[in-house]
This record gives sequence, C-alpha cells and structure tokens, in this order.
Amino acid sequence: MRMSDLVAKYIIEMMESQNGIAEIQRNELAGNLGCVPSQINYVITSRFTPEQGYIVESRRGGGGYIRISRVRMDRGTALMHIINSIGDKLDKASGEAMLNNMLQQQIIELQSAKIISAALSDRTLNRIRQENRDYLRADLFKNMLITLS
Amino acid sequence: MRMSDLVAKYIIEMMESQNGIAEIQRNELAGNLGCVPSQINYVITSRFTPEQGYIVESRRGGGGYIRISRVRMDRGTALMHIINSIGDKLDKASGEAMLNNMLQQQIIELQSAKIISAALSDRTLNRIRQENRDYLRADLFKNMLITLS
DNA sequence: TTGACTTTGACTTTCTTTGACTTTAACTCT
DNA sequence: AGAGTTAAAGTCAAAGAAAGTCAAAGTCAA
Repeated sequence: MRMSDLVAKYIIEMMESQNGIAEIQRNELAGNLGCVPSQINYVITSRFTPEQGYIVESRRGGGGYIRISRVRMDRGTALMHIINSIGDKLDKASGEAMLNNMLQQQIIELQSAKIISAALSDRTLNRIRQENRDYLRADLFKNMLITLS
Repeated sequence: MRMSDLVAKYIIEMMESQNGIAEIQRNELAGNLGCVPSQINYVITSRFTPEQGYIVESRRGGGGYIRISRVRMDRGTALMHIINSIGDKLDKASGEAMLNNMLQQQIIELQSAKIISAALSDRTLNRIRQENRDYLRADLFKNMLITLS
C-alpha cells in the first residue's frame, strides 16, 4: 500500500469516528506513519479538495493543527453543485474523485458510479483524440449526472 | 508459444487463482516474462476487452498497477450476448431499443438505463463529428454494459 | 505478397516521495 | 509591550516510480 493511501485512510477513519471532522497535527502524524511532513500536504491537496467535498482549515505555530471536514448537503443540492463545478473540461482523475465522493455521501449508487466511470475511461474513449477527450468527458459526465436528479 | 500468449496465460492463471481478479505491475511482469513493458499493453488491449468479458483499470506513478477482472457470468450471459451483438458501430435508435429490451427483461435498472441513454444521446456527443459518433457509441455502450455484470 | 497480428523501443504523462526553505503563531524574557 | 526563540504548518521543485502512446519494424499464414 502506498504511503499516500495510508495517510488518506488514517484521515478518513478519524473523520468517520468523529462525526465528519478529523483534526490532526501534521508533524506528529507524519512521525507516526513514517513519512515526511509534506507528504501530509500532498495527500490533502490531492485527495481532500473542496471539489471532493472537503473543507480544510489549519493553523501554524505552536499548537498548530490541520482540520479536515466533510461537507454535508442534500442530494439535489450536492448534485447541482457538482455539475456546476465542472466547466467544459474534465480529466479522468477528477471525475473519478468526484464519483468516489458522491459514493461516500451516498448521492449516487455504486452501479451508477461504475457505469459513469466506465464511460469516462481512456479505454472507452480510445478513438477520440487525446486533446479532445477531456471536453467530451465533461459533456458525458454532466449529461449522465443530470439523469440522477 | 508466442510472447503475447504467454502474457495472456499468465494473467488468466493469476485471475483463476484469485477469484476473477488479476492485479499486476506492468514493469515487473514484463521483467519476469522477458518482454518489453508495452507488450503488456498490447496483450491487454487485444485480449482483455469488454467483448471478451473483462474490465481493466490502472493507475500510474509510484505503486501503480493494472487490474484486470473477469465479469461473473450469472446474469452475465444475456449481457454478453448483447455486448457481442453490437459490432463497432451503434446508432442512437438501436441503442435505445436495446436498453428498452433490457429493461423489459430486467437485465438492467431504470436508473442505469437512463445514465447510459444520456451518454449515447446526440446532445452529449455534440462535439463529436457525426460520422464518428456511432463508433464512439458502440464503445461507450459496451464499456458501460460490461460493468453491470 | 499482402494484410493482419506481434514485437520493440523511444518518448510522454501521471502520480508519489522527499527535502530544503519560508511563513506564521505562541511563548518567554526582559 | 517588544524581541527573540521555538513550534508548528506551508510551498515548491526535483527526483523517482509507474503506466500509456505510437509508430516502425518484424512475422506469418492465406
């Protein structure tokens, strides 16, 4: 298992046991898990973005901390937010992240997520020229998501 | 025996011993079998397609992997028939008709059908040149359907 | 002897890890 | 209160670790 996955897992578990909020100390956590402190930042910026439904706050200096919380919304609102956040390009990784988040928040079912994920994959879009794929992905994603509301 | 057959054999054996899922590391496997890494890609794209009942996922970077899973064949049989009947082009109307059929036969759920239908629509595929749409539709349809198994 | 399938390798892209350096906040002495 | 010290967290770029792409060259059977 990758270091970054371990870190993410730790944070998610803490969040689950604490009502959607995880508060960590960067250096301490890095020490416990055996990685450099900036690894924690990497994980946070790559996996706990606002796009994925998280809010991150922090404070430096003595007694500093990083607090990560999951935002909760009703289905329709969340969906609209997501659709609106998309713009005209969407890369595979972001799409995947959004789907995962929607699964976590139970605004989509596993089966639906799988179908959408398949549609966005590079394998499926193989015949579309690379530079056009992300535009198509955005169109696909939005149009498929709309059917959920 | 050809190299590509060896690779395929290896993957299939791993899959059999592991409950239908083979997870490999491309470079490592290539090293073991004595071929170039891209040979693995070739084998995967030529022999582990949705038509043949496989789903392929992968990830780059440190700790990357390629995961190939065979779909289960319980309800899958009917599905595989459908997928194989598609060919490399699929027009909107035929896709719609197939979805309706599947709904009737309860091979698919309404929500899933809606998502797929949205993906195949001309609205969604707007930016793809007309003469290419039906090819893309076929790819989309097959790859989305295979996830249902 | 041509056309489909295979093999190969150079190059690209994506994701992760690491560490040096910066910034901010709290605490401790005058 | 202000200055210096210490204890955090933040930033960024380089290096590393995979996998993906593509096209040229090779093989083989019809």
